[in-house]
Amino acid sequence: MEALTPAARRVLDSAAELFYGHGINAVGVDLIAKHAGVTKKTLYERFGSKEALISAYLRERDERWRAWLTAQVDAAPPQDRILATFDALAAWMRRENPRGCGFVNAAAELPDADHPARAVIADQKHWLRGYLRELCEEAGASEADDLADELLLLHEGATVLNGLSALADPVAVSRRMALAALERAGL
Amino acid sequence: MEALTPAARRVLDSAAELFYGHGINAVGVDLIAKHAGVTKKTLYERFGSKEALISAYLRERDERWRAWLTAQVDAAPPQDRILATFDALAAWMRRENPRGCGFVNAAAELPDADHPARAVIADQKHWLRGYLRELCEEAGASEADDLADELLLLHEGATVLNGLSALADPVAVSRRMALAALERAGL
DNA sequence: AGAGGAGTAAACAGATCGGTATACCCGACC
DNA sequence: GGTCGGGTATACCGATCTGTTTACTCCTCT
Repeated sequence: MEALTPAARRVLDSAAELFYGHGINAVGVDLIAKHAGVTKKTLYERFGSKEALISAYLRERDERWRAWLTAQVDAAPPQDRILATFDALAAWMRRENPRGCGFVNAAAELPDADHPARAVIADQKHWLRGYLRELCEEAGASEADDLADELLLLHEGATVLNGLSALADPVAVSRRMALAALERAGL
Repeated sequence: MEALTPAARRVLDSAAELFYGHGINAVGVDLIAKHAGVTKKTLYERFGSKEALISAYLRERDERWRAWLTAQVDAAPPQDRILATFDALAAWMRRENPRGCGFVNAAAELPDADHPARAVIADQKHWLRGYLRELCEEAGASEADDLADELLLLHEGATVLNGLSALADPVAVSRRMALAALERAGL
């Protein structure tokens, strides 16, 4: 991660807060610049375009999530690592996800498959699936691929429902289904 | 459903196609009017505001989904009705959901909790959960509430992943997990 | 002492936003 | 044979959109 200038740092923080909180298309660069205490000139010098700023926002959100998830999993006892991903998700959502998955929300606003941010979104989901697969293999699952698919679906379901207040505690539901899936897989 | 004038019908159809395909905030009323072969005056006379048009779009999408789901479930043999909801979802998504759940996407773009369309979105999720709960009760589940939570989460997970092409066949994954959940509930 | 990077302030461009206004047309009903 | 609902066409409103430009200041590193 190439170090950002102080102004660029504030721009990216403001973009993250505003994009996630109000939606990408609902937030203009004028507002971001004003919120960051920066002129548009500085914003464009540092990031080049709104498109690139969106990508940077998603990339950094992904980095934060990965760091949080792996740290929580690493801190869990070996036999609990898979379930620990759901505890990590619950804690993350309490702090950072009142409006659902930032990547799913971004995808909803960026229908163009060629938009550079779409690659960041796809990356996020593929990384998570790969990570879950690794954890399944380490746990000795015989069908790690299938189990990883199931765990990913539980993660996504819980994340999206968390933003819709349709269920009281979606992560608890997904965690208990994950436990059942692990038992079914003989773990 | 109060009958729409022909022009209003075209407006609503155009709005549905454009809102779902490109995102709500990315589509202006000028574009909708042009796509429908209608002037903005007509659009505003029939719907009053973009806000109301968004609500009407979501309401009709919800109606179509409910009609489709209940018809498919009714056509299934009694012991297969719960799993039939996943088959109905699979068929629906093949035709109508290449970009994920229209309601989740709309929620991503409408952060304001007071927006009238938010009530339509909440309605859609609550109705589905209630419907799944009914099916669970009819099937004789002892813990219909918990089972309905799990099935709803599987539905949402499959729907959102379907729009992200992170898994090859998310509905198949959720259907197989639903089957496991039913077995675990003794059904 | 001087150069260059990082920043501010403010105006501008062309397009589009949601929404309104004026003026006209046509076919069905009474 | 008018009246009126539903519709068309076109122009306009102020605001906001992404992005650019010009002119200037401050700080740090050599």
